[in-house]
Amino acid sequence: MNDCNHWIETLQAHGYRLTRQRRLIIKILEESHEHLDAETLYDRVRACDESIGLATVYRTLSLLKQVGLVEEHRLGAEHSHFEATPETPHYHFTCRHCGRVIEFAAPEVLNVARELSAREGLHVTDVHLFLSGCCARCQKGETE
Amino acid sequence: MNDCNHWIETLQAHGYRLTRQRRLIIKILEESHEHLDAETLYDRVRACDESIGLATVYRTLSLLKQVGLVEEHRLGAEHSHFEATPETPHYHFTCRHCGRVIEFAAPEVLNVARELSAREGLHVTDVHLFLSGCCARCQKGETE
DNA sequence: ATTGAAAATGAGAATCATTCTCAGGTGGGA
DNA sequence: TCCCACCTGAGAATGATTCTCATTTTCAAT
Ligand SMILES: [Mn+2]
Ligand SMILES: [Mn+2]
Ligand SMILES: [Zn+2]
Ligand SMILES: [Zn+2]
Repeated sequence: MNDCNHWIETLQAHGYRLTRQRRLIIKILEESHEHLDAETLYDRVRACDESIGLATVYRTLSLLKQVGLVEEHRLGAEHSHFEATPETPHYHFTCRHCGRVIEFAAPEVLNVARELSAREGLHVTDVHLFLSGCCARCQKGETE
Repeated sequence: MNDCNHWIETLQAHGYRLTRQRRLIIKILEESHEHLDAETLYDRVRACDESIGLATVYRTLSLLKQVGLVEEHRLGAEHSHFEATPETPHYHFTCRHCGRVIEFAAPEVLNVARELSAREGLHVTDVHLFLSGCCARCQKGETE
């Protein structure tokens, strides 16, 4: 659970400084196993440190993404959501009605990427599979 | 090539009016077999009709998307790209260096969606698979 | 422990794609 | 032809993210 050390070491290994703000953001991000957007993360972080700035949240997210510790997802919304990079990759379904996000694994997808890479001589660094539609719950209640 | 009729009929079938602006946008969109962003489409449309407004381009794109004639893609950029809905689905790879887009088919992906739908009772309406990385060309030239 | 240069921060301005507002224009059924 | 609900153009507004810059803070070297 408290694997902050790994994050911190990674940051230092890349030559980045360990600030109070970064420590806090890392803690919140790793505690939460959700898909947070910048604003939500900002609110949670403020609950601990009133003085932190939104720009710092964005800067830290982009830094963590750069070193591979977090992933950025476009879950259908106009803004981004972030989550700690999982050990095994997974993908997302979002319900257009209630916004619920369902995660799922799909090993086939990496094969697709691998075959394409081989055929076209590409170096694929990111694979995003995103489904959307109507979740089981919303198909009954209709316009929940 | 000139399948505008299908587009026009679809629009009318949905009760939308056929305006000069919509006809023109449809023509440009269907002629181009590229992934146009709103601004580029706007420029091309202006070349034929100086008076058209950007808002109309956006409104028409969203309308065409709604009736299923065009697809919107997030190809890694901060803005959207649009293309005529293809007969058979395909997906995209974008080179982070030069921006080149490579299309590819991957029937397996629909199976993944089908299995998930069955397992979770979902109704999937959109499937987006997006890869990014470095294209063959850029791997040599490096920072093209 | 002290120092100093480089890196990071907070506040708010700036950016940029997209949407909205609203007054005037127009398609197409009657 | 007439009418009016639907469209349009222009520009303001929005909202997420990035940038600017003056002020801290980190941390490696004293
Ligand atoms: Mn996830
Ligand atoms: Mn395409
Ligand atoms: Zn739902
Ligand atoms: Zn390239």
